[in-house]
Amino acid sequence: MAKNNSKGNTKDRIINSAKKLFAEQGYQKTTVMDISKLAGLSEAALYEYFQGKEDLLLTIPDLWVSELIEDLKEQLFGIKGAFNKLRKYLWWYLHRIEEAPLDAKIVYLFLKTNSNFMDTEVYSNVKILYSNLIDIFDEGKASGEMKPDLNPYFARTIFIGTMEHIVTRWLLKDMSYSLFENLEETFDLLVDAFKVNESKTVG
Amino acid sequence: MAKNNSKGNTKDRIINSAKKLFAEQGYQKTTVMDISKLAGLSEAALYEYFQGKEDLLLTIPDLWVSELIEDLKEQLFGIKGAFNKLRKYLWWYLHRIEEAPLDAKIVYLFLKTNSNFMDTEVYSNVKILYSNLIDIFDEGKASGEMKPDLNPYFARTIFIGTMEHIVTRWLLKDMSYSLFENLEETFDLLVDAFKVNESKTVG
DNA sequence: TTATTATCCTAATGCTATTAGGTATTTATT
DNA sequence: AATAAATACCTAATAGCATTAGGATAATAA
Repeated sequence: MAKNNSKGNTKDRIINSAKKLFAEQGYQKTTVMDISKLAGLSEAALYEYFQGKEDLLLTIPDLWVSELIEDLKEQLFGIKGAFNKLRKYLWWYLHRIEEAPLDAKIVYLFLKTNSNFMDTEVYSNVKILYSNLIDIFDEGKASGEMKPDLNPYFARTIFIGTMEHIVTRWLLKDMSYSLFENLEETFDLLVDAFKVNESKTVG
Repeated sequence: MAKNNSKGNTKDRIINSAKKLFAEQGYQKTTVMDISKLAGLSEAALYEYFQGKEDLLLTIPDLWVSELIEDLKEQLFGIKGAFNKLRKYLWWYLHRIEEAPLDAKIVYLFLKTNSNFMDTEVYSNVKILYSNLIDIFDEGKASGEMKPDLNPYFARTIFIGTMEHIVTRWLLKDMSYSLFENLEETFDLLVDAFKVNESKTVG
């Protein structure tokens, strides 16, 4: 009965409706009327909560990505060894994607295409999320697990590229299989790219 | 003065106008009027050549990707060794991207987002393009250059993921640097993921 | 009780993709 | 050369959609 409660619910209803429809039919094919109808209000009312359709697209995954940053720290806490951290990172990320496929679809398929993606809150948060990998590779070099001359930025390119490719393919194939299929083997290959090569001929 | 010539030119003019505007302003923000104005005709005339805006988006990169398939065979012809082929593949692909950044931008940023991308001619052609990598990895296993137990599909995931990540980042950063920056070092890392590990302890 | 604010509505407005219906000009047919 | 047919293009609808104007209702605060 409180005002806050009602307003909060309405905003959430709009977000969830938009999320569902964007993910199902795509951004372009979803109309503001679709969203407002599913949320149970008029089109005009929706504009009390969001500036418009594009604002909705940019706002939706905002919360999700912010949460990821918080969670990541906690997840890596206490794990010993760079490769163990790297593995945890991959498994954790794919698990979070699987948990929130609608958000993932919006970020991966609809947000990047938007011309001002680079000015987005989401983009800068993803950058933070990925910057943690640099620390992991640095740790790996320092501990002797990884190549002493490994460039962490190139390593990250390979790691993120592989990870995002796995996710994008999964999304395009309508999430019809498990993200963890063959993950073990693929990770093992990545390890070989980064790990110190014991048999290297010196000289 | 011939009809064919004139018609051919008009169609090309439309394609080039659309390509330019889509790449510059994005698909959504480009109007059919923008395109037809730049091509020098009325909106209605454009519909004599294309079914509509979306048809234009799907058709534009079609020709480009078809050409890629033809070219790839030729480029790999005569190259000895799986790693040499793999290297050529990467350098060749990025070179083609750099040559046709407008097509690349449309494929990478605007086409995938389209809900029926998977039914596209472009998609099936890209699949063909990428299937060549399987042959390369198989060759590498057979020749002893690569790990005998290498799964070519997992290897391809890593290779394409890395490649597409490099391209996507370049496009999002407005092609402001060379695609070949640091390519050598990144490729070397990939090689270590695939190549046979001489020092493997047996047993 | 009165002013204010929150929540929502119906009915414009204006932009944009697409179509209808036509004209002129080139090409083909007799 | 005269007529039919097709080509290439146009102006002027039409219809859909995002967004805004201008309230109405009801809860809250003064």
